[in-house]
Amino acid sequence: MTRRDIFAKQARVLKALANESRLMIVDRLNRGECTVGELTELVGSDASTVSKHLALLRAHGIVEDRRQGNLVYYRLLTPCVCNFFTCATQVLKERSR
Amino acid sequence: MTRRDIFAKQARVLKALANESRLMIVDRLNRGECTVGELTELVGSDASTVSKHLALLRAHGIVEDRRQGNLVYYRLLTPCVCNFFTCATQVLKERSR
DNA sequence: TGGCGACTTGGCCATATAGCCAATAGAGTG
DNA sequence: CACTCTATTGGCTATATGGCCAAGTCGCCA
Repeated sequence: MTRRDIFAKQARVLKALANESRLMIVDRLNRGECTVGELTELVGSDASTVSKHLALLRAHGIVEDRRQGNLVYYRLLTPCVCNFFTCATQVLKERSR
Repeated sequence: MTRRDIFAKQARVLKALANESRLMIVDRLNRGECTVGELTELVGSDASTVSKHLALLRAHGIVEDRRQGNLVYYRLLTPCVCNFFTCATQVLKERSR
């Protein structure tokens, strides 16, 4: 695996997070698991859209789901992604100087 | 500024980093400032493409440039973005489990 | 001032993304 | 089984992205 491949993979992970709706989802999940329904209401997009966001996060190993009855619960698998919030904030601060 | 606005802004920062070429650039700059020429060679894309990547990073307050003679040097303004590498790696590890 | 090297900007094209609506799938319940 | 509720998948469209080529800008030095 070349150095370049690693950057490509890391870029895909970042891309998976680089979306307003998905950040909202991650932020919510960081405070505990919850259902797709709750996330849908939070995000305010169509349920299908939210479902696709979740599928994408799952495909990247960022979240995990479990079905209980007819509800599906999602939870954060790699909480370290929340460091991104801190850094993104730092960058925003820097820009406004 | 609503909570949602903040997520939108943070998403834009992440997006600015979510690209293989730009990650290569950031990684290189993390080891010290350098010229556009060197970055162009490193990335292996057209000079114009690299220039646009740099403009984007600059617009987001991630890098800064200074001209010296007819060379332009770029340097990292917010080194914390390099934490992303660590976390992205963690996510990749998680996915491969 | 004319030319050259180093970057940047404008224009264009192919692909990827995020959204919605409609249709489908799964689990529980009458 | 029929029906409902929850979530996912398929299909479509509009917009954004990243790449290259060509043209323009900026500083230096004949």
